[in-house]
Amino acid sequence: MQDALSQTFQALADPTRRAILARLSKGEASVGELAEPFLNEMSLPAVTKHLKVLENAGLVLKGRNAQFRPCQLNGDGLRVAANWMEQYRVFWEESFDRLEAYLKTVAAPSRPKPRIESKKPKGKSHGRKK
Amino acid sequence: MQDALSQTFQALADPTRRAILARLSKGEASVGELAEPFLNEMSLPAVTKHLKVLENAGLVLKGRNAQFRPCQLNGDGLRVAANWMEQYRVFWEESFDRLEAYLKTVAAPSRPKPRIESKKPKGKSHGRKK
DNA sequence: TGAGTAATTAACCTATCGGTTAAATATAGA
DNA sequence: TCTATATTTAACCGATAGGTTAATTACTCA
Repeated sequence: MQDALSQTFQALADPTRRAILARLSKGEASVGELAEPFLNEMSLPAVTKHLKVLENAGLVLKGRNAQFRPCQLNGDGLRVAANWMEQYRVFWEESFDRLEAYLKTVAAPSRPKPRIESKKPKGKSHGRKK
Repeated sequence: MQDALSQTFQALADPTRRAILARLSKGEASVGELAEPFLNEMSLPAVTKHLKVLENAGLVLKGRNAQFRPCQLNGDGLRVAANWMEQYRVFWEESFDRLEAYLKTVAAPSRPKPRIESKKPKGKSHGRKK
């Protein structure tokens, strides 16, 4: 995994790591605190490894306080990834417009009244629930 | 790779695949056209695989026209990833503010007057040379 | 100093990733 | 039908990702 951007996206491509980031978005936490919700599913060293991935990706900063390693979000990695994404904004917005327009044509004429909310109108998901 | 979001970030975590997306942002292209810039570095089947990853991640749509498979960007995957990132905007903007503020303290006092416009004033090495 | 807590490192295992070459499939057109 | 072009599939391979357990390091505090 050569470049920084690949490293950052790679780090984001794991649900455990994203959960750790979500936790950190609510405030600083030690390794043990971060690990706690996962200890049924995996060991502490596994979490340590995830944290190292996040740290190397510029997504987490780790400090030290006695035997604790307080972690916090690092905006740098997030910003780099977001900046890259930004160049494609026009594409995702345009396809969202198409989706919206489509939904309008489906929902429109006389409001067919969704009888039962069971059949999804199409597409693997992305369906606005109501 | 269970969930869609992980799949999408995983797909973005490769420079070849990002280059393919960049190419597609300039317009539709066939597999062969997409592969062409990489054929020194890798084989055609390798590119086919990358395209499948992008397709499965909801980042590319593949059609058919005779023996060609015209590809185009799929905004869906991009939108999903961007939406996820959005929740962290405050963090990357805040850390950017810190960076800006810091640069201001370094650059500030009497406007040192950029003598010659040769050395690029930035660079990934955030480190002030000199 | 020695016991207890927090976290990391080492060594190992398996599955997946990104690549290969060779063969197969899909389509057009003479 | 035969040939040429575009693309995919199959089978394989080495490296790495993500997990494990056991051992080690880093601290605090009595």
